[in-house]
Amino acid sequence: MAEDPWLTEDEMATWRALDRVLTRLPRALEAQLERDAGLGYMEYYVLAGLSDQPGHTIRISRLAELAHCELSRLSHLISRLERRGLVRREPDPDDRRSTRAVLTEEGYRLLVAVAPAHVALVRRLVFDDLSPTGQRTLREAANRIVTRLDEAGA
Amino acid sequence: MAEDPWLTEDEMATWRALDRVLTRLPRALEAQLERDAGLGYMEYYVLAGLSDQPGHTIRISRLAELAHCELSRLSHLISRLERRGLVRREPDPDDRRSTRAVLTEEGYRLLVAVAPAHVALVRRLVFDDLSPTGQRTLREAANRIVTRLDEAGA
DNA sequence: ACCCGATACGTGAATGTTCAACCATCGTAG
DNA sequence: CTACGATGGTTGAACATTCACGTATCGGGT
Repeated sequence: MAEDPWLTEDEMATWRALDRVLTRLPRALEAQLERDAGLGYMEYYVLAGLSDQPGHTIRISRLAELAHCELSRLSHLISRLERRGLVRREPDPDDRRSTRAVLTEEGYRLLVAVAPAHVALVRRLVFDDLSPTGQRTLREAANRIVTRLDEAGA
Repeated sequence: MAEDPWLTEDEMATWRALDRVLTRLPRALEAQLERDAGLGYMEYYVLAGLSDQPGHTIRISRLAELAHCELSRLSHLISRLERRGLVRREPDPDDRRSTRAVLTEEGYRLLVAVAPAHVALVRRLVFDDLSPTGQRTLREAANRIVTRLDEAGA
């Protein structure tokens, strides 16, 4: 931390804009999911992640990696989804420490029902009026930040 | 919602990258603030917001607007900061419904102590290795998204 | 065969956030 | 001046997340 830490005027403006996106965009997306399906942001992406897996099944610890979510949180979250019948647990035959989460029919139907509106909102908030060049630059910037996060071990 | 809602391959990749930034960057910044000062992300920005005001004082409802934070949450949050002696409440002489939050000396000292490391982390995660052009494009994209959020009333 | 650290969860208490009331004050239309 | 809706803020219960710990299993080394 020896070097001058302060941001330039330009960087400050960029950071303020990015910070507002960071705090408000997830809130806006979550609000819609909550209204339409009673799902939180993380809950939606857990269901979506499950639906991408073969057999709509995945080991819980693997799911935690994909979602960058702690095991404990995921365990509570899956318990909630299980109470609502959207997911069920199943012992993993290959490793008896392990538990697999399986998307139920009902969970899949809910996901299919709510996904279009969610994607449409993402399109409206993020991609409408974003040029191909702008999009490519945004993706590169985001990927660079993710790389830094990985390096920092977050 | 009549139009085709799905994202193209490219948009999907961009969204995945942005989503990871959305979920992991605030977590990383908060983790550092928590370690160094026992402060959450929102608590830090509330203290920082206060230190920008003349007299280190601001009406609570005004602070809620700036932080895009609900009054109830802010009220609880300020109560916590008050218990730790970082902030105090003060009746507003101009409007007796209103309460003003004032940054204490101790709160200001904590903020000054923790800010450099926080800013340095922002610099490392976001700005190092981001070209001036890339930064400008990122800022424009972020501002466009904020505009959409405002339009959507979020 | 046995021990020991690592891995994969589950659980309960503590903490933080949201939601739905509530009260006091303000501005204003009648 | 008074009644009434709007504004500013607090509070407590419900819910979600984090933290610390407990349990069971696995994969070696010896």
